[in-house]
Amino acid sequence: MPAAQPPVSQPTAANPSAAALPAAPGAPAEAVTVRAKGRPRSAAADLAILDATRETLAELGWGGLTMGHVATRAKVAKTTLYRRWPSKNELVVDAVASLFDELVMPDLGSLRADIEAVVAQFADLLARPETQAALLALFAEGTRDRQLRRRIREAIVDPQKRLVRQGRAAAQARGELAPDTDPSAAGEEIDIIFDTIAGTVEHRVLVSGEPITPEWTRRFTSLLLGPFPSLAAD
Amino acid sequence: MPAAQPPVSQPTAANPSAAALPAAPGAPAEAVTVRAKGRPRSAAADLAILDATRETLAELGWGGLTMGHVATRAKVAKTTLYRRWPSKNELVVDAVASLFDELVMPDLGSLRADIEAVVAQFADLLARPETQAALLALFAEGTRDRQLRRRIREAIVDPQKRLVRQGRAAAQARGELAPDTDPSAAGEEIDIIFDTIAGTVEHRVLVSGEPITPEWTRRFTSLLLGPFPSLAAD
DNA sequence: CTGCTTTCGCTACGAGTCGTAGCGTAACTG
DNA sequence: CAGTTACGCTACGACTCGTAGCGAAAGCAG
Repeated sequence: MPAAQPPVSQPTAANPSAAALPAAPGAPAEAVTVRAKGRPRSAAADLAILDATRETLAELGWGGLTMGHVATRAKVAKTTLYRRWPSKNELVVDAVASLFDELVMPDLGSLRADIEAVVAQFADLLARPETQAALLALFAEGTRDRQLRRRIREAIVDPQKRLVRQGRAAAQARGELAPDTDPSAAGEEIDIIFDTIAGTVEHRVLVSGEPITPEWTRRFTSLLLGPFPSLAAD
Repeated sequence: MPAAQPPVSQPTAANPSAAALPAAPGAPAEAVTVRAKGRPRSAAADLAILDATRETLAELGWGGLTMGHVATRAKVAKTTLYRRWPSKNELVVDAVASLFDELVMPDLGSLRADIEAVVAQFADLLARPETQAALLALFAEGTRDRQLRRRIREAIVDPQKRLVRQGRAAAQARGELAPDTDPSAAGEEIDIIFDTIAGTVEHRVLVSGEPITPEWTRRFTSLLLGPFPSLAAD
């Protein structure tokens, strides 16, 4: 939840979750959008703030990102930021989440090709300075703040599991993978594959600091799909 | 390099890089050790500072770790900290690096058993609050600071690649893996396996926030060793 | 148009941290 | 002993944080 401490939370570009969560003290009931009574929040300000956040992230990194800086850059008062986001962490989650929406499952006709394509997309995303500056810092904050970790998962991580689901479904439709029998086992399998792909690519790029080449992608995909390299006979 | 801006760097518990591992302040050893002339640095202070760092990390997390706090806890002046470590980042690298030394390659008689054992050890290490608070935060800082990333790699990440090398060598001795032919290909294979294991376990524990169970470890190891789950025939 | 409500920009503030400087004292060497 | 270096302590300017208070602006209901 980006903000929602002031009297009445108004849904804006940054407050899509307002509907999902009550949060409005004066609001009558669950149902429809809370009818705004006073001056509505500027949607343009939301966009300007999120843009300014991404730009500052790219230029100065996580450490150089201050609320005052973002406010100045977005041509907005610092108090306006705090009216919408309780802290830097929540602001950056919203600013970065949209970047991950560009990932798509291409369905190229084979499981191997699909995996390699998604890995390449993810690698490109992780090569961007905004993403680099924000992602690990958010994850780090999330290890202490459970609420934040939940928000990160909901806004950034979990939505990408659809890629694994779609890829698996496509491979099953092609006959490359056996159809699911136990749904809970399928869920665990999706989790483990997701953690493996996301974790490995992140570690390669952000920790080891090595680039993701087509050759590396090919090797990694082989490790996933096939047996261990040079296993047993050879 | 932990410190070394003052006139002469004296090797202490926190300054092993001064020359391989002299460690003993009064021991001239073989090489070129700089002969200390004035009052030697207190090795006890180093230990107290590193202990205080780990304790504060465990209690207050990365955000709650301030130089003043550590100094107070270690019963040391704040200036003493800055005389040895230029910033929080370098201090934490040294404080955390030793925790990773406890990881060992057991050689249990099969590649699968060895992998599972190492994964379990790594999972235990990541479950500790000091490690959780520090690791991702350091990685995040490392994405902006190349020097720091290098230090993290040298002190924390790379030393653990020995586990992969030892495990591979043991498996080759057993005949489970084919012997190396191209040494550079072997190096890349070690890198990719390391990134995969470390990245996946980190993502599972620190991002997804799910525990590492024996069942999960078994599944993950199967994913590495065998073909994709429910691949092709079944 | 007129009030009502809420947001907006602005300024100011106390609290906390950072990293450094200066000083007198302690410890060790030759 | 003198020389050298580390130590503890205090103080400091610069910065960021998050909040409070104010008058003005922007929609909405009558």
